[in-house]
Amino acid sequence: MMEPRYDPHGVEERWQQTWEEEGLYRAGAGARTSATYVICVPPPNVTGELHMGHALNGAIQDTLVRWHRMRGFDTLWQPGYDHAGIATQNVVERQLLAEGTSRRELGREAFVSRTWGWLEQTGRTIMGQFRRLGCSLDYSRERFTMDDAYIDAVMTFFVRLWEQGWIYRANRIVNWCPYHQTAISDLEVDHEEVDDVLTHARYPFADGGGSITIATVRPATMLADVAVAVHPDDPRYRDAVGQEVVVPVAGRRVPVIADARVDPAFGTGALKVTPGHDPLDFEIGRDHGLPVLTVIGPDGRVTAPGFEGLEQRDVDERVLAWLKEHDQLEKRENYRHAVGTCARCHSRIEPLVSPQWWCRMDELGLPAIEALRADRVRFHPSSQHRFAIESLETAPDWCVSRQLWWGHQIPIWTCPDGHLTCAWPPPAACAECGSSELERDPDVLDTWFSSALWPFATLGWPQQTPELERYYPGNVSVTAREIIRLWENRMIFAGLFLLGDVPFTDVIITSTVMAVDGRRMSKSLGTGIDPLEAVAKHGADATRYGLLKMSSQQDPRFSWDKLEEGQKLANKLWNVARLILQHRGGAKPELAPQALEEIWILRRIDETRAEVEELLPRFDFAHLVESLYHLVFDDFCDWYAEAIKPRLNASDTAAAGTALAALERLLALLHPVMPHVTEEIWAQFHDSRLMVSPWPEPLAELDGAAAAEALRRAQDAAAIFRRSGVAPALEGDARRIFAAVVKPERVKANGDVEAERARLRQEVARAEAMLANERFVQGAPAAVVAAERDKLERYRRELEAIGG
RNA sequence: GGGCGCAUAGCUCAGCGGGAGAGCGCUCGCUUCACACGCGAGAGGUCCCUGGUUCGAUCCCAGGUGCGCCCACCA
Repeated sequence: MMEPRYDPHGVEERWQQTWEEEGLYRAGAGARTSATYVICVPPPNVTGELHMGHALNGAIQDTLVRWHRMRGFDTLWQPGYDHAGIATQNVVERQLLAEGTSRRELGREAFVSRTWGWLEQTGRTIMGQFRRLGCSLDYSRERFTMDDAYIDAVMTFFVRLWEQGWIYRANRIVNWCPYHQTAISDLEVDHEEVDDVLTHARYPFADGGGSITIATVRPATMLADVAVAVHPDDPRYRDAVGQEVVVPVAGRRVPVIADARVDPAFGTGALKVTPGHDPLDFEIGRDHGLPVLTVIGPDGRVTAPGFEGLEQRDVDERVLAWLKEHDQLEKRENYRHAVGTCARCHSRIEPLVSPQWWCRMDELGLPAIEALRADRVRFHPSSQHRFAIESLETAPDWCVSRQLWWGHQIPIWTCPDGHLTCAWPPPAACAECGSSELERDPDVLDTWFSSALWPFATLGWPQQTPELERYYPGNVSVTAREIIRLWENRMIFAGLFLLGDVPFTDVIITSTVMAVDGRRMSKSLGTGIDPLEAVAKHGADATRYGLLKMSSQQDPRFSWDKLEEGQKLANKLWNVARLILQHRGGAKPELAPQALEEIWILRRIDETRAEVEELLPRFDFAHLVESLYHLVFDDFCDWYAEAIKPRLNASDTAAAGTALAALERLLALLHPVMPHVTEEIWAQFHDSRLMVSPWPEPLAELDGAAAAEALRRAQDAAAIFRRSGVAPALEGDARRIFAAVVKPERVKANGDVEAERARLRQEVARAEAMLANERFVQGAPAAVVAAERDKLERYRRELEAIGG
């Protein structure tokens, strides 16, 4: 009935289907208490596919969820998708480009409709991939951030913020993506190193001779210069401050000003001030009351008179030619620096001044800062906790508007008189003058604005649903480092603002799984590994095991070895179960250990149970799987199974019954990590499902001292036998177990008695020397000294046993 | 530029004040009646460097070197 080699293929898919059909993935399945355990999956982009980060994330969450389900909690693991504003729009826009059209040609309504249509066909595939990992999400509760009910939540959030007076519109310099033609937040900007050229240009003084030399990588922006700034303490320019210089090409007279934000060490120490096209210059200009000139349009092309419609680099050339002609070009030098690019399309970011909607962060963030300081939410590892607090403390106001078409349109309407009405559902008339001619703001919200509501909008908020009552607040959020400020912090302050409570108590920041060579996993680099490929090779259980084993390191390299280790563990488990089940006869699982090795293994399993209960709340998954691995291989298979084999072969029903009981507990411990193989074995001798079986209770008092001593003697003897070829003299159970496990008559140890005696003599001498050292005996902790005495005794005894 | 972290066996990594460990790889021997995805035996290490604290340091502290990640408006 059971093959000698465990093949996860087919088995895993079968259980995934069975579990879901039997409703065991549903929230509350198997619950035996009213206590809840809730995790919301970080909603993947609706266009997304499973990558290694998702797989690790899923393995962690599922391990926690399955463990709590077995412990009787009412668990909810909430699945769903994010509409992912700019990311999704980007994909559809590229399709249109390939078809020779564009979203503008299509028009907004048709574009949005097309995006929906495309999603129906090809979107939302990733939950199917989570299924293949065995993730026990409640797939019947899938939510999407653009569901009608979810839209209500998003609009309500915005209106509440508006009512607080925290939403305002301001004309500021923002990161502008010329490809998508929208503002994006600082957090959506990547920095990429590029080779550039730094141009040094002379700006002559308007009165009298001389000039100031500035340095720039963007000569075209000279057309929008409104000042030259120097550091107030810079002796080189003390006399220049207050004078005027003439901007090249433009011929404009602009002041030389002093500002401490200028770095005297960079370039020439003199900065051309271009408030319209540089964030720092914008601030300096604002503080000095300078005008904002704009010479670049939303499409990235130049708009300055005489240069309309030209590419910036063409204007750069013209400006350079002008400088050369007028002998104002001092030099050009190669310069490597980081420039901002759009995280989606990698276009170079254009800092542009544009009207955007902002959300004030000062008051909104405060309760979240307090909650984190009071550890009402804890980030793991703790270094990330400090980072989260700092991020909230220094959070600038949140630019919530985007000039996109795919997303949640902002609920603000304008009447012909320019009054603003912010309301949801859509108002019939202007709140101020009653006009019914309302025009809705065309902008949509930042995609993270809706993500911030995920832990409760998925439960029906703003409606007071039973689910919301029952499952909010939740417990854990599992996510990647780079998303702390974008998402985790925002869920926390949104939850506190709207529901008065934090959405979860713990945030696990997972490590980033790197490629085998240590580089980042990336599709474009070809370094990515598809988790489904790993599952196809080694199975979902092994993939989960391997990922958890890697999870402790900060940036682990993906390692196929660890997956193979997991696969071997599954196979080992399968085979030792086969051994026990083959000899079970009519035995039923019965927890009535008699032989010392039975008491010993049950205690070892129970020790590991306690260890699991200590490690999982600390989210230490790597040590968890390591501990399980050694329990199975070293203790259960190498010692216990070998020790009872003679009795199993003799059809000893009591031995078989105890073995079944021990196997049950072992399977339960492994189930959260390796659900499929454990469920498959469980089904060989149960009608129930392991998945919803109770987590093992601590074992009642078993006098394990004699068992532990016998096993230790047998194990020590085995080590000596392997090294020396001489089996030390043993008595009673220790002797029996040693004989069953080590089989001296069969194993030809190629050891060397003399070498082993020498080794033991050396150990004895070392221990004796330490115990003779008064400073050690007095200075070291008593337990350490006692341990040393024990060792000395043991080495002496072992030495004697092999005739030393 | 700021923050966080890492340097231990050929590889990937545990350990972190008192005997240097695991998995894989390698060598040798076993198709032994659960498992060759196995069993047994072995080789392989100035625990990055320099100081300090300590009876004792791979482990704690300081400095150095080399990496990695996150964040950041040096034109």
